[in-house]
Amino acid sequence: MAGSTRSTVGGRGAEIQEDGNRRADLIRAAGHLFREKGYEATTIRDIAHAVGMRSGSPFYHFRSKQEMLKAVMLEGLEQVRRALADAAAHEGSPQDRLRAMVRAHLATILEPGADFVPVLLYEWRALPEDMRAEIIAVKERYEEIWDGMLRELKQAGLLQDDDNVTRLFVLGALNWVVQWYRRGERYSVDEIAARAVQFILPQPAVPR
Amino acid sequence: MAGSTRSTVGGRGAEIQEDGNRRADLIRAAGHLFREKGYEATTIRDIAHAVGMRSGSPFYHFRSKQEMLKAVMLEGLEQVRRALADAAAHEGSPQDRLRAMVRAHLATILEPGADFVPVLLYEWRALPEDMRAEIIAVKERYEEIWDGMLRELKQAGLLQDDDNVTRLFVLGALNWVVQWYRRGERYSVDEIAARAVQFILPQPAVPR
DNA sequence: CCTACCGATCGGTAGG
DNA sequence: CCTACCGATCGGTAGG
Repeated sequence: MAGSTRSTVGGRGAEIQEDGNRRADLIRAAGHLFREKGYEATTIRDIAHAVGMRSGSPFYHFRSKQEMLKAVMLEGLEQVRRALADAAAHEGSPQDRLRAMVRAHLATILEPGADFVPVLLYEWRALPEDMRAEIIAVKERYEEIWDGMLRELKQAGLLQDDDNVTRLFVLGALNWVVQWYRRGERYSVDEIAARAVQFILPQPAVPR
Repeated sequence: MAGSTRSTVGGRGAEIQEDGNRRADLIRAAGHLFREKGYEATTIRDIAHAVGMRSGSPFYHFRSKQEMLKAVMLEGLEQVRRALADAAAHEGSPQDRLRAMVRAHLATILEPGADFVPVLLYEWRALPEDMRAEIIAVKERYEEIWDGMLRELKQAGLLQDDDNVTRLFVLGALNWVVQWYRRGERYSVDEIAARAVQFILPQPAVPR
């Protein structure tokens, strides 16, 4: 039930509609503003204005402000999930693939324009109970990817535990980066990824 | 500049004012609501009502809603700082003292009624630029405690790095717990603290 | 600390 | 997708 049906607007004439982009435009603008100012502090008028619409028009594309939030979050979740799945499919040692996953995860919250995932992470409260279910369903597919990786690392003797708590510690350390990372300052995303892997894995190569 | 001067209200008569509690009451109620619903979604009326006041009355104690937020955050910061300093002053091995610090930190974000620190962590955006300076000053004194501990752990050969990035990873893992921990479910705060220490320190005791 | 109130803004809708 | 608009709410204030 993601994309609601789009009907011909005017009904008349042969105007080719470059439609569909408008909805995406709104999601992008909403994501950006939600991230910057927070959901509650962002106005429908802000969003409309950001894409050159008038205040009432976003409601042609979305039933409510909450639906816009849901769309932003689903977009973000789908984005990390895909990036993470790609990284997990890399070839190489478990460490290499962990590093690829960490880098992919960090990229989706730190790269310029990467607004969806941070919104997903920090605007839960604003989402009405019934909409959370849809998000949670997708979120589980995302967590499975991590769990697979952790299991592998443990089997390789590189990790002590591979349960939920471990995953939550790992994701906490990674998600928190969004709070302190400033682009162009000191560290690159790659450097932080490398450090994170080092932090997660006890002693990559101890002489024993 | 914390507690603004309290002047006699009526000016007349010998009414002994049990004042001062009211301000604290407001801070507590605001903290709770800010945590639960977020700063923007919380109304001055909500806060007033929570302590049995009418809508205009909180402004007798605070100049603005933002001042209330600042008060909540300062309260939270002072609270963790103190708890952490106490824990750091414990006696015992570095591991023991780390565990005490982790437990103290988690307690101030997870225990019932512990609303201030989560607000501090997640409502930054709502605080106007000029008020942040005051918070940051106190925050640095808090970070120093962690840095001292990390330095010690590194010297004891229990940690690979003791720089800012490491501290931020540690705090990220800990602060994220507030997102997933539900009281009375599966793990106790102490258990999570123990697991966190295990996660932070690579192999507490490997036979080598 | 209450009463009464204001100006501004906000999400959303009707009707085209 | 625009115009015009509504009801509700919100932070804050005056005046006691």
